[in-house]
Amino acid sequence: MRGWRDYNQHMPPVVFHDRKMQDFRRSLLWWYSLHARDLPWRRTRDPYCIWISEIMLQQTRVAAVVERYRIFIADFPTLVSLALAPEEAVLAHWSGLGYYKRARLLHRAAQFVIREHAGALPRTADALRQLPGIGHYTAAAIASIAFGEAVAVVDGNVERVVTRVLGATRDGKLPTPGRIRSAAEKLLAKEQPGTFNQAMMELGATVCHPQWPRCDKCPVQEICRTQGEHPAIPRTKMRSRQTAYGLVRRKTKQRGKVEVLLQQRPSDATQMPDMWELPEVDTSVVEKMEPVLRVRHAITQTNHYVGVYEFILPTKEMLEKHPTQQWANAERLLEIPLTGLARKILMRMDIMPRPKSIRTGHVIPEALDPFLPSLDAQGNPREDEPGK
DNA sequence: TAAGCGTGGTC
DNA sequence: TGACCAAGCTT
Repeated sequence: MRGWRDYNQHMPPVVFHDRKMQDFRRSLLWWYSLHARDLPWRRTRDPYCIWISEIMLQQTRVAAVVERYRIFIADFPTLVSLALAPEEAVLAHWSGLGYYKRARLLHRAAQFVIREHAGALPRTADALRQLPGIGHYTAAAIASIAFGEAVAVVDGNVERVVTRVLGATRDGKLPTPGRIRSAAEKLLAKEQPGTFNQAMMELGATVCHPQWPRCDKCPVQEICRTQGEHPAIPRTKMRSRQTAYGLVRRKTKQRGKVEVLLQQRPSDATQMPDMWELPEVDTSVVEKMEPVLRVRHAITQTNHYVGVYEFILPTKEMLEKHPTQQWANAERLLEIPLTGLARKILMRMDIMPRPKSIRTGHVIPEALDPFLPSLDAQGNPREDEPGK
């Protein structure tokens, strides 16, 4: 539960009349038309591309997604291309984004759509909800944005915006999830649900900020009951931990290719199963060594303060501890499902190529160019698009 | 129902 | 350095 929900605001209940809701919609949509960020998935109406963006955006900041989305779409431009790709390739594209199960479920869902829906993404929230990795939010987002269905999305942003706009009930209780959902549904601009939903989320992300609401910039300030009041955030217990990883490089005799020693995490690991990483070494082993790199790496509730230590040869510990080790060609590291930490280290050490489309010579898909006609799931130009 | 799943920017 | 938390879903 989010901390600000616990706040007791002693405000009278607010009743939204039709007139007030109409004002809200109009103000919000006008504001959005002026202030919407130019994001790559807003330049397409291809349901497949919108689906990819929504999965990537789950619990992930827009800034982290933008470039990864571009590369993903460039390398898997259609639902079919995704379904046919090996899971490993999909995971490699997800490296550093976190929540890797999203990528596995996305891949499975693409194959499911090919098998059960003849390759066309379902067009309603209810049907989309049946796909792996698609819950209430994502189903509503795809259905409204890509297919124009009048369903409201309720994500963290909408929840916060609606809670603040409504204010607390007479006895000081904040709106329940059910009340928030029903308010969002009533508020929804039925004639352009996709735009309205994105506008609500945009407002939450850029103006109705959790900690520093910028009410002076808010298009619905006059309608808002609380003027962005918010509680003190309760602290979570964050831990920090020192860890050490070994970097072992070698040059092959032929052509002087650089290779790096990697190991694969066990399939039954709770975090990042089957992903590849640098060998972890005991901190006692590196006590007297100077790290070649220090990085902070946050995983859930732990800040890892990581030292990277270079070894000329694999240590006995490295060789004995893990069965699945491999020398990886540095030039092909983008093709390997690396953990975020391994990726970060190999990037900062300039061992890995810069991230870019992993396939070369690929035609930039229409997702990047608003002037090209959008395509449906089969790759045909769409004519039955809902209005924007 | 609530815990578990990743990460990076930022304060 | 420690802490917050973002366009959630699955089990």
